[in-house]
Amino acid sequence: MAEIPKAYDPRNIECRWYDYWLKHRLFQADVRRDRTPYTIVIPPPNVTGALHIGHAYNNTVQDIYVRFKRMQGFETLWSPGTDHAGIATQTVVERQLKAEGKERKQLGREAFVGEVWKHKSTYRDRIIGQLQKMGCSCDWEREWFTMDENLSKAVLEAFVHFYEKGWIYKGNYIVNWCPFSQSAISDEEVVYKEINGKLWHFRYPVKGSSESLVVATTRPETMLGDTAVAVNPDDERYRHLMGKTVILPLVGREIPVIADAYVDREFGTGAVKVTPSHDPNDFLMGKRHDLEFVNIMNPDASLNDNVPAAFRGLDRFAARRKVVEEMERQGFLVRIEDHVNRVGYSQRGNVPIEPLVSEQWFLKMSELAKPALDAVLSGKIRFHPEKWVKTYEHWMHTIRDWCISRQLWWGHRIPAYYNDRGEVFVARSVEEAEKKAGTKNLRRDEDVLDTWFSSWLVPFSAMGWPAKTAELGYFYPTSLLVTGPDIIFFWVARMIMAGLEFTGRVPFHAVYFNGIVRDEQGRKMSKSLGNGIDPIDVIDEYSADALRFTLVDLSAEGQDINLARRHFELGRNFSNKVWNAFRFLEMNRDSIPRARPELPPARDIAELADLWILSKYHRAVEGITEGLENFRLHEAMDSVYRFFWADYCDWYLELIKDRLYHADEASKERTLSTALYLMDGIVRLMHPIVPFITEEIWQRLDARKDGESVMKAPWPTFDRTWIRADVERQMDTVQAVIVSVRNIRSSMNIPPARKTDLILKTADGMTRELLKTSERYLKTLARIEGLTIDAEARKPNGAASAVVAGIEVFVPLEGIIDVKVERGRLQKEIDRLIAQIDGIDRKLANNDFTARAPAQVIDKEKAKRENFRETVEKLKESLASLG
RNA sequence: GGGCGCUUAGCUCAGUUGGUUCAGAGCGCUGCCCUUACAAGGCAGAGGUCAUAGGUUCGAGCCCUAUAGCGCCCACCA
Repeated sequence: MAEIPKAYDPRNIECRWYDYWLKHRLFQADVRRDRTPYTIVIPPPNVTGALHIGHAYNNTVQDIYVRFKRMQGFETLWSPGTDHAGIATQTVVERQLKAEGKERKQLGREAFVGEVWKHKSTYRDRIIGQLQKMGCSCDWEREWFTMDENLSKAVLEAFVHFYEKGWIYKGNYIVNWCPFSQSAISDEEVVYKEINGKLWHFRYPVKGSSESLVVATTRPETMLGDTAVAVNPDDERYRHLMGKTVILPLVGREIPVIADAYVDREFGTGAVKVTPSHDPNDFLMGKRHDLEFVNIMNPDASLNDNVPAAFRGLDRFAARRKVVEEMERQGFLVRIEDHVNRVGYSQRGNVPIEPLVSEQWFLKMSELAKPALDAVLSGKIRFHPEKWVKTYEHWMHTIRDWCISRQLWWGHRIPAYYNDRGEVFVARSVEEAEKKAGTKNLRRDEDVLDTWFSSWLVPFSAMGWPAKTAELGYFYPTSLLVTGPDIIFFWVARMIMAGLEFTGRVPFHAVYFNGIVRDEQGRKMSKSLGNGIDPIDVIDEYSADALRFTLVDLSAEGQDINLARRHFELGRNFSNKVWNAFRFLEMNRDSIPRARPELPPARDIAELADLWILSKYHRAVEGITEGLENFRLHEAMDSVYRFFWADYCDWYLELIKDRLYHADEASKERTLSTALYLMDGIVRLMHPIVPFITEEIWQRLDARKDGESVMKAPWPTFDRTWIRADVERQMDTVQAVIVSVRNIRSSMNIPPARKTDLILKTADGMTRELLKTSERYLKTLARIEGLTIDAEARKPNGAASAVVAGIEVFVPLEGIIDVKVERGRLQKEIDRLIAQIDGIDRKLANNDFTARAPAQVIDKEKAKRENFRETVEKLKESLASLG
């Protein structure tokens, strides 16, 4: 067996099996009416950049489910794809070009988009390569991209559909403007940061009076666009000024003092400057009071010609300084306070957004939200963990119309055409638009659609919609969506809306929200913090299996995971353990070549260890299966992990060694076959989590034909008839005896090579039988030479002792026993038991307890106390006999 | 201002129908061991009044209330 390396080396193994799976098209799903489909559509990674550890986690979870269901016999499709990620990708490419000294606008639209396609192609390859390295079993023959021809067709269809329904409209509204991208963005793309800023107090003189009105603002530069000052209608302090006019400093504009309930009397001075073109609330006030709208900004957030000459062309931050400076110089600055406020930043541009009024396309959401909310509340779609239902519900209730147009070049261009009178025609194609307009002289809208306007269609557009394909009929609705809770609004909610609107069905039956991967201090991983972990680095250092194992091990249902690099050692150690367990079997197969893993074992086996391990095995089968079905990945893994390591390796393999080495040929063969059978089951149970090592071992366990794979091996089925509580109890007893002897040996410093005798005393005949049949186990695992089992045994002089499960354990150690240590051991155990007995005494003395607790519970307590008392008596005798 | 989550061994965290050692795992730590699968390992240990204060209950890590600390999400407070 020299050719099987002692330490598991995953390097060549992982690539080799992935190629094998690809070669034999094992990830491929087909429309097969004789099977039940199981479908997952990937949350398409952005072609912005490479995948990070969060993606690794998300995709590991998906792969686990896909592999699990495939083994259960479902026709399983994992549909992979990538997202063009409009603003994000455009921003990245634009930054790159800038670094090369090139400007987007110089290049022009066509050339720039060409650059983005190149970038897309590079990162698509990289992303797919990463997914493959992680072992993802996606059906690559069905890979899609959100700007593919068909997915674009779907976008067109959806847009036209809503337009014709009257739900898509165009209008001048205040939007979140990203000065970096120079585009509108949706509310969801704004991230708020707490900023330590200032609150400036400005004095606006009242016209025809010596009085002034003091307003407070966090954005002084916007005062150049003020067209009113507002106070609360019930505010007595300002009653006399309502309806009057103030003179806007620096500008000289005469603006009204209006009364509006929006104004909070308590905040600042209770008077608010109103800038309808540059603040969402002021915008609404402007509408209510029919105020003048003065836009003072260019698309890059510098000031335009609507401000006094001195400020024109200034960047907004320079303008802020200059306004404050001028106001102070002219005596209009009253005071400055420190103030913490929330500033909206553009998620992609990472600059403060500028609310401004512009003409944009919107989608009306209220009608879409209703059925989508209902689908989740009624349980047609189940969220795991369930807590996210509340978040979802809240958003759905407060939903606002969706600004879907973007002033970008990278994306699906809006299918709206204008004639020279400015009339708009929405159509699926230029030809259709020309027909509608009755002219060929049309100009297409320059804007593109929000990225999510394509991704929200993906569950069905990836399957051919709007065409009625066979795939769509078979694989849709999908079974499960695995995604992060951070995109519940961006994506999950919208997919539900689109699914119901366009297919009349929910897009998925269940959603598993995986937690977010954070660093050790619980911070989100990010480039700027430099705390990210590259999954490929982890794979190179530890293997893909180790990566996957560790991620799942750390993930309780939907909880965020705090990850440090060293945690991946866990996965590596695990692989090594699995490998060596397998190696052990292989080594024995050299001398027992006829042993085979095929079985299952005969029902009439009498060997305690075998009955016991089979019982434990079936518990593990149940545990992992239930865990996966209920989205409790950590529990699922824990049950198979513990079974494998603690039961199979630590006990079972040790228990059978004696048989493997010393029994007759038939027993040897039976024994090894059972061990191999279990290994085969273990490997199948673990396969969804650690696909590579399990394939390697499964292939070596038996002669396999080319094209066979553990991927398609049936998932072990839980069989309750193998569960034997009686056998488990018996084994518990045997183990307890062994542990107690080891404990004695350890505390007396007896080296492993030195064997001792063992005397076991118990009055219980059944137990004596059990111990007798377990003689070999005791001898091997407790390193025993001579074994005596007797109801009337006497403790020899100079023996160490213990009492477990009612059995008195004596280890004769005359001459080497350390009496002081032994006394300490016994006394400690006596103290522990007496404390327990005291606790039970108190309980039983409580009349409320004896009166109200179920008889069963009371009996148990009594039995426990009796047991403890007897044990204490025996221990005391032993203690006394030490002299 | 609302909503959600977290607080359990030195560290990272498990623990859903409240009652069998339920007080656990991994890492770290202590002692022994290269025992013919595995030192990336084995065996045996040490270590926690389950954040705090009340409450419900015969009985609470688990249910309820409040408090503190940490984190996240949402909201128009200039």
